[in-house]
Amino acid sequence: MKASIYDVARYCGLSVVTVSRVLNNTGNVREKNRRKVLDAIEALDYRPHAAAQSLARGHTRIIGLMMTTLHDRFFETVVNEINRALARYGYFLALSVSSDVRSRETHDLMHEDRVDGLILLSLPEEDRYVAQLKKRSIPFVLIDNQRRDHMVPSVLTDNYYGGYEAAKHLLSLGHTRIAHVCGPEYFLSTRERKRGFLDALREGGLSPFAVVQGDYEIGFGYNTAKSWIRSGKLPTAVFAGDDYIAVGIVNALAEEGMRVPEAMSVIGYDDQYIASRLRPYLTTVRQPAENIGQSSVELLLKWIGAGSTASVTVEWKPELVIRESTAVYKA
Amino acid sequence: MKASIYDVARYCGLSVVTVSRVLNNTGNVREKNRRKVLDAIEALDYRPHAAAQSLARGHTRIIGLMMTTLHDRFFETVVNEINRALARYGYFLALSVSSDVRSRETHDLMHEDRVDGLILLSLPEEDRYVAQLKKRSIPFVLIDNQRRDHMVPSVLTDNYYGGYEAAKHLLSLGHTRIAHVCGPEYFLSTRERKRGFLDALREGGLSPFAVVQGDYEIGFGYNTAKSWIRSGKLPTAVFAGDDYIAVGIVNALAEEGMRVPEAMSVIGYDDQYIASRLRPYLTTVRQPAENIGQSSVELLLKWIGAGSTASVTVEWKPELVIRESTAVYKA
DNA sequence: TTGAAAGCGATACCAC
DNA sequence: GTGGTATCGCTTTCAA
Repeated sequence: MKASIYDVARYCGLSVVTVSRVLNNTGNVREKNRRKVLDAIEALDYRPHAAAQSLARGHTRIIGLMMTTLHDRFFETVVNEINRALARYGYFLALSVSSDVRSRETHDLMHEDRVDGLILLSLPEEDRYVAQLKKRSIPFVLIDNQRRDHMVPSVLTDNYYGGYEAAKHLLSLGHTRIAHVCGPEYFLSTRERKRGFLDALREGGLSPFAVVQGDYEIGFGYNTAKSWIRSGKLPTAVFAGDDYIAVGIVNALAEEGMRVPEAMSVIGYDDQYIASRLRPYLTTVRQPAENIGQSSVELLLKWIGAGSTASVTVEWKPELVIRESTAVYKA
Repeated sequence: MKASIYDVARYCGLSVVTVSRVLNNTGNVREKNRRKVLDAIEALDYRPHAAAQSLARGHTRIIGLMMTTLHDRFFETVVNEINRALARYGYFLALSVSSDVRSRETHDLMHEDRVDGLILLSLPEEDRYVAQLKKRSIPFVLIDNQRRDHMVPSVLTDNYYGGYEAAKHLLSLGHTRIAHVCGPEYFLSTRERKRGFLDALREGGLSPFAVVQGDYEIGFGYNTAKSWIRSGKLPTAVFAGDDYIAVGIVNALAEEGMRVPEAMSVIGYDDQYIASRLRPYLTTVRQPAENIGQSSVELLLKWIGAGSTASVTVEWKPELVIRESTAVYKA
C-alpha cells in the first residue's frame, strides 16, 4: 500500500502539518525535525498524492494544450518547447489533438477543473473557445491566433514581415518575374504573408508574375510548377507559402531537368525538416518556434500567478534563412 | 463562483448522494427526481470537480505517454491515435516528450498518482522504467520496445518481416546487386530489419552488395549514394532503413542526373509524409501506426480494468507499399 | 515552532 | 429510493 502523509507523520513522530511544511518548504520547521521528516519520506518512499493536493490547493499544475494536428515541424517544435518550459516550472502537459473542433474531450479539458490554464495552438474557430474560457475565467493564451481584433493574450509571428522580407530578398537578387504560390485564404498567416509580399513588390515597382492559391502541400507546388512548364511561361523566382509547396516546385522542376536556383529561385517558409536536408537546401523564412513556445508558457503562468492579465500580445519576427535555393538572376 | 455538488443538491432539494447517483448513472433514482437533478445541473452549469473525483475514486482517468521526440511521422500518428482512442473511453492524455531520460518531469508522471497508466513509446533504457512501474504497480504498455525478453505487455511490429519483404520485393524484380543502408545498431528495429533483409537475400542465394550503417537521416542516404557514385560502383537496388535515408539516396542520384527507379531501385521504410508526396513516390514498408496506437490503449485499459494482466504482446505485420521507386532490373 | 481541526468536492457504506 | 456520514490525502487557519 502506498504511504500517505499520515504514515510519514507517524513514522517520524511529528504531525502531518509539519510534514506538509517541509514538503512545501514553508519555513518554521526546526532543522532537526526537517531531517527527521525527510528521512521518513525517504524510508517510506513517500510521494504526495496529486489529486489530494489539487483538491486542497485548488489547482492542478496541469496545463492543457489544444491543437488540430501534430504533423507540422513548427507545431512539433512548439509542443516540445511548451513541454520543456512547463516541466521547468513544475507543470504537466495535457494534450488534446483534435481535428474535429466539436468533439467532447477538448471541452472537458476546460470543464472539470482539470487544468490551470490552456494554450490554444493555431486553432480555427478560436472565438468559440475564447468565449467559453472567459466565461469560466480559465487563464489561456493563443498562439498564432486567426483574429487579431479581440483583446486576448497571444503570441504570434509577424507574417507580413516574413512575406515582405522574402520578396525583398528575391528583389535584391535582381528578379523581376516573381510569383507567389500560397496557402488557403482562410488562414490569417496566408493573407499576411501575401500582403507583405505584394507590398514589397509594389515598392520595387513590380507586379507579381502570378499569385496562385492552394493547399500547403508538396503536391500543390508540384502541380503549379508543372502547369507553368506546360504553358511555357515561367517566373524566374517564386515565394512559396511554405516549405512543402517550395519542395514540390523544386521537385517538378527537377523532373524536367531544370535546376534550382539556376533555372528558378525558390524560397519557402517555416524551415521544416526537409528544408535543410534535401538538396538544394531551401532558402526559407524561419519562425522562432522555441521562443514562441516559451513565451506562451510564460505569459500563461504569469496570468495564473497574477490572477489577472493585461492581455499582452507578444510578437516574434521571423528570420530569413538564406541557403542554396535562391540566386542572383541571370538573363 | 463555481457550483459544487452541494449547490446542486440544495438547488433541487435533494441530497448530494442522489445527485452523485444521477451523475454516475447508478440506478435507484426516481425518474422525477432524476429530472430535477438534471435541471439543477443545467441551471447551475455544474461540472464535477476532477480532482475531488480522483481523490474519492482513487483514479484520475489520465493516461501518461512518454516519448523522446515528436518529430517522426510514425510517432505522430501513434500519438494522434492514442489521443483519439483515449478520448473515446473518456480518458485524458498527459504527454511527456523528453530526450533526456533522466529528467525530473517524466518521473513525477508516475510518482504522484497523476496517471492511471503509462504508455512508453519507443523509449531507450526502457528497463529502468519497467522496474519502477512494476514496483509501484502502475499499469503500463510498451510500444516498440527494445528488448523482447522481459515479460511485459507490449505492442510492436515485425521488423524482421518488413526487412524480409522489402528484400523479397527487390529480388522478385530481378535485382542481384542489392545494398542495405540502415540505421544505428542499437535500435532493435534496425537489427531486425537487417536480419530479415539478409535472410531473404541468403534464400535467394545472394550476398548483399553492401550494408552501410549510419543515422536515420536524409544526409546519411545522400552521402552514401554520393560515395557510391564517386567510387563508380553502384548497386542496382537499395533497401533503405527508413524513408529519410531513401529520400537522401534519391536526392543524390538526381543531382547526378540519375533517375529512380531507372538507374536504381530504392525502397524505404515507415511511409513518412514525403514518401507519398515527392516524386518519385517511394515504395516503402508501412507500419500500421493507427492499429498500434489503438492496441496499446486497449491493452492498457484492459489491464486497468482487470486489475491484472496476462502480459500480452500484440504484434502487427508491416505492409509493403509499392509505388514508383522500384522497378524491374534491366541490364 | 508545532499541531488540532476544518475544509476542498466528490464517492460509498449503511441505515431508514 | 433516499440521505447521513465517514473517507480519500493534503493544505490552511488558528491556538497554544
